[in-house]
Amino acid sequence: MTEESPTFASFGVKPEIVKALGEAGIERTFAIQALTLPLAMAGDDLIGQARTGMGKTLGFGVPLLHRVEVPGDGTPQVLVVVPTRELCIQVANDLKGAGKHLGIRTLAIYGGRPYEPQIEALRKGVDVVIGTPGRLLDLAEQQHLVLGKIRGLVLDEADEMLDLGFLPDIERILRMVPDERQTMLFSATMPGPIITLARTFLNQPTHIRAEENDAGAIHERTSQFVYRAHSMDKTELIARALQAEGRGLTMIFSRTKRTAQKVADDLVERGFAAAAVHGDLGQGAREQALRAFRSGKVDVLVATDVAARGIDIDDVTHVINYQCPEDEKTYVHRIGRTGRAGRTGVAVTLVDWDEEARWKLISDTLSLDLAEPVETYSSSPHLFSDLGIPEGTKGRLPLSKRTRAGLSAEKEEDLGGKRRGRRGSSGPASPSASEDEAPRKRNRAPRKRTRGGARSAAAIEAADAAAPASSGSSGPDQQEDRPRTPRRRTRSGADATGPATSTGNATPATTSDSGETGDRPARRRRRRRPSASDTPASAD
DNA sequence: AAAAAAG
Repeated sequence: MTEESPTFASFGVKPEIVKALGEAGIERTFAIQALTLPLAMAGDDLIGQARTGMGKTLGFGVPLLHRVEVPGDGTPQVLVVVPTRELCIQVANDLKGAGKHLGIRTLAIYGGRPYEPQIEALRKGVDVVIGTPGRLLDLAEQQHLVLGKIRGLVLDEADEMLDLGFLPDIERILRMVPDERQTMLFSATMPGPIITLARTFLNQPTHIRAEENDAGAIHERTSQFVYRAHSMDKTELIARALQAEGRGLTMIFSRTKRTAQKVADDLVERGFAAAAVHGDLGQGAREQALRAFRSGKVDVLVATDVAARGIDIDDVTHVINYQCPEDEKTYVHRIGRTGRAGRTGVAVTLVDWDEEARWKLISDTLSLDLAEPVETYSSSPHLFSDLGIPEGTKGRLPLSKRTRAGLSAEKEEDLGGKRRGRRGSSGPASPSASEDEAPRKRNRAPRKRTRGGARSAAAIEAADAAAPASSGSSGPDQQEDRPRTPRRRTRSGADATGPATSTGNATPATTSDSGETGDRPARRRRRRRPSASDTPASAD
């Protein structure tokens, strides 16, 4: 366990990509990456599942970039479809960074923004496209986006993309790309029914699961708590919690857009540097809020589930569920915004009377037993320290009692004025979004990650389905949001994956099973076939 | 029922 995970270079990744990753402080692979690279680079279809914040983006991004023909003819060669605009921007930036030394042109295609820039970029030529369903279909129908040469397709947050709301659009997109293509699905959560559905359009896919963890994929690194906020003033409760020592960036999730805005406004009024992000805001405001949060200008982000998946921001130390999430998948993704890449995090779910049933369902499904918190990381900040809970009791008392008792008590006396400030943030900040990125852009600092998780176990299963391979072309890049690419991670061997990674255990992920995987000879045939330009995707 | 996603 102390050994370090294999490097990207050891998988035969192109030097230009290795160099770009290195510049971002990334050298070694995470478990999902080590497990995915061999198969993905060979052109196999696959379903990749790993816990949140464990590198899934590069897990499919590197193989995808690897098979882009450079220079291409300007026709998109690979496509990544994501559920939200902000995630689209983020993934595009990550891939843009990883492919910069190859001269790969990357473009983010999403709604809420003018058509022209995107159309113009396509006109000039694009190799890699990352997009949200609506705008992708829109531009494709207008003939501005040509999907006829897509040789690699990825559905990020796959279970969400194949859910009722998105399925129709995804099916249409699938009908527009060549049958002969490589298709990969990634997500931290992958319900059985979704996998079954996926097999209908995947070609003998291998199911790769780093750190097996059926129910969800929750990091042991994140301390989870449930707080029975029955009939309590949740905003007041949170206002206090936000004053916790050592708190870094904090994300607060609500179930509705209205509530998200309201909570953000209330917190701003109380003097917190908070911003809101939800679908009722203009795209500019959404991106501005996220940038402000990323840069630290605002350290409290109140969001709807638009920000529950994929958003990768360093330094998010706390996630507070102002309202109980809809289901267990949403719960897993929401709290997955913290405790990323080897860091620790704290997740607190406030449960009101009318949410008890839903919470029980989530709790049971994920086998959570938060009434008796698993463990407390002395090194991680604790919201509860400001809720009147004795330090040493955090992990033992029945949450419902201790918290309520202590809280209500103080609540009445202290409640009066609104205090402000909390640790770092300064006074009142702009409400929704303020400017943004002035402060630190942490992107740079290449931190290096040490371990990855090659070693973790992986459950590989094969499945099958029908499907293709593909071919493609190339294009420019895009901009927006956060600069940073991958993130750093520190920590040495064993814990890289986290103490919990234990799950990994023995399975030799990488090769062993994956290789030929007992099942079928998946990889062989599928590779792309004859396209005029075909290049060896897997060549190297 | 809610959110997101084209406008």
